[in-house]
Amino acid sequence: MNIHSTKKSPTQADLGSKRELIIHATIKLISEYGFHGTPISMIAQEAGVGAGTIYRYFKDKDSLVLDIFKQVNCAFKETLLHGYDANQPIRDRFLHLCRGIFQYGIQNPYEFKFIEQFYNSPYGTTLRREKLFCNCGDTGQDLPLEQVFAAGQAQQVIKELPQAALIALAIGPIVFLVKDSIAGLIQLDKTTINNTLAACWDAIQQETGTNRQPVITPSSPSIEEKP
Amino acid sequence: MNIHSTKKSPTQADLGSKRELIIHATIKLISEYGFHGTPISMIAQEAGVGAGTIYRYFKDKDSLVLDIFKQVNCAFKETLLHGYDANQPIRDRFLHLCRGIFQYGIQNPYEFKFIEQFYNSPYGTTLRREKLFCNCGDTGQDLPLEQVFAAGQAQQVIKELPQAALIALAIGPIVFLVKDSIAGLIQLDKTTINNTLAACWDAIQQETGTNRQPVITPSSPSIEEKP
DNA sequence: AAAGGCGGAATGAACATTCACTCCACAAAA
DNA sequence: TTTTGTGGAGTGAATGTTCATTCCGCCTTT
Repeated sequence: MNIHSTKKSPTQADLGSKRELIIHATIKLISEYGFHGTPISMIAQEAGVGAGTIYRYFKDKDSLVLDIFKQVNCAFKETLLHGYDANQPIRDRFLHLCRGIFQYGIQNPYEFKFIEQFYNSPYGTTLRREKLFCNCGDTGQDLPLEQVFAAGQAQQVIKELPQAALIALAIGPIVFLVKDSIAGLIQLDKTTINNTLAACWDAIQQETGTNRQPVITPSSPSIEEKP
Repeated sequence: MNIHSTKKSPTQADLGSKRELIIHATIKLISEYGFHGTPISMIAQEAGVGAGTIYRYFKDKDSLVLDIFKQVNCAFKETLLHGYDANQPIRDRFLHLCRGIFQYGIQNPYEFKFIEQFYNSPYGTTLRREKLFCNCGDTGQDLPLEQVFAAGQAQQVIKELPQAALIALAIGPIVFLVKDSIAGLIQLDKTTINNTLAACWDAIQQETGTNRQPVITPSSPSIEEKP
């Protein structure tokens, strides 16, 4: 129910709509204030339902968030796979997936930040550690991006770095930029997005030229010990 | 105070040490559970002090966190500047700063996550938007990394991307990797770090070769509208 | 003995969750 | 067609818990 809801008989259109209202309110508020920062009462108010109603659809606050995360995360993954063709060249597949993350983040800012929050929470970290990702159809096999990296390394097209480093190089900048965009700190135009995606590719691609510079500078201090 | 603290007379060495204990406990707990997820009582217990003692050193919970953030953020910036030489080549300066972030994150995981949490909180976002960063000596001028980018662009060494995009390309992967490292999901060795830093440079450097591929694929859908 | 740092019980506000109740759509009965 | 009965969605005040903050008596220091 929004402003001036004429409160007529909620017969048909509202069938199950309360659940959606609650879900959207939860995503919006938690994406901004975090799990502990958003009381149930605030969710109820934002959704325009009674506090008790939330407990008709979700066992408790934990499972409210967990259920929503699974749903949102699956939808996100499906979005990435939309139009994805595993037979295309490595670079095209890489750009498709990365562009998808960009698009999703810009078009679904609340969902994007919600997912981010969850992944960085103790719960999300535990989940990742246990490799118990959302079982939305996939059988626990590698994510498409990881397949792209593996195939690219086999073709000598992608650098010989650990998967985690490649993922960081690909996704890190995107997450960073999208967050700044959502926060209203920057305005992303299409050119910037395309050039940034190209730069992400430059980061992971295996160079063929011979003028590579060394990285290890003799003066750089050891990273092992505290000063 | 850790386990079995012999609780002898806290005469001399503890002068003002309560404050340090509180600060360390706060950083540790908030870096893991977030602001709203860590009660004062938990901080007091972790620090081994009474809850009331915290209010002898800090006005309330808000300023506890804000004061600590300012302190930690300044120390972090100073660490980055340690050994920094503005007369060195662009690439060396870039690598110095990025390596510094890596080192700091690995050596100070709690502080690193604490800073990250703060920057991503509504408070931190507001601060960034108002460009009211910690005034720890600097007169509000550009951060060193931004100077490096500006100078690099003037020398045609660094890509013509918005500052925000360059920062994302440089820092995004590092933050991403360090978080995974702190979470215990990966083990970072020196080679991986060096190669990842080199890859970050590849992302932002202006290429001289002519075999650059275009990015805009004709089939890529528009990013403006929802489907 | 006086002063003040300190711990932790005391306090009131805010929270998650429950529950007794209302309301309405529909169906059976009349 | 009208009346009555029923089940389940919806509600928000009530409940017990947890929180931030205060306060007071103890205990160290001087």
